[in-house]
Amino acid sequence: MEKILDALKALSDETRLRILNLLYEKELCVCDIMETLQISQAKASRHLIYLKNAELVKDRKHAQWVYYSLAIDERIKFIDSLVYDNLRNLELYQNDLQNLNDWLKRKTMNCE
Amino acid sequence: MEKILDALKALSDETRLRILNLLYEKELCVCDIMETLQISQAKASRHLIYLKNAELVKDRKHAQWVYYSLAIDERIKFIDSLVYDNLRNLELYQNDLQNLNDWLKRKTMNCE
DNA sequence: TTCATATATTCGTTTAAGCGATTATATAGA
DNA sequence: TCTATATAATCGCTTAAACGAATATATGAA
Repeated sequence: MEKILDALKALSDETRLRILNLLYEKELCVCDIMETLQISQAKASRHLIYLKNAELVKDRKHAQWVYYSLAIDERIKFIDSLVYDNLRNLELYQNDLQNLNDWLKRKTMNCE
Repeated sequence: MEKILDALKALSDETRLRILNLLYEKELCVCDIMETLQISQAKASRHLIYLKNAELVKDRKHAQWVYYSLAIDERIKFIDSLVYDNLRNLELYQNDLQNLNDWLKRKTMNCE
């Protein structure tokens, strides 16, 4: 019911902010996130579920993978500002995006 | 150092959101806040100090009162959107503003 | 100096949430 | 069917933070 409060609680953890920053780029599976952020599988999964419960992200199963993507609606548009105007000015989040691209490139190469 | 994370942690509590909503109207002393929100003095003080440590508000002593006001800088502008576009659409926060005005009116009357 | 008021701090308790390590489940492919 | 991979869930532990109640501090006024 107190949707905004749930959203704000979900935003009050650095790992979840880093995950959201990645999902602002594109839909990703759990393993993309653990590889990019270099965190454990359990940690990635736990935080993604927390974000899902807060209705900030949604998931979609395909084969053995679970893909997560943003589920940000009108009511929480301030998160756009948080990500674009604040987080992405910080080195940590910039590096995460770089690492994401590197990882996705490596991943694609292995499939050719 | 991780200023944004501190700000977000400060925003992840309903009482502090209600206090911020009031401070978006004007500078207030602790007793204005406890009267308006009908919370204990200790609770009001504690949460104001939390907001101050997160650098979202600043304080100013005058006689026996401590006045708190916003200290929102450019970097955390997304909070403006949170308050104006989100919180203030919710009945709870609208009622708080009404109660604030009622309280300030009563307070002024007693001084005439 | 004494008292009342405003605010902050401390204490003890409770709850939420983070973590690593481990285990369970589901799916794909051999 | 058997095995490997991807993901989720559980366990035990630790820490942060919320609360009410009580106490301490500071200021102004009598």
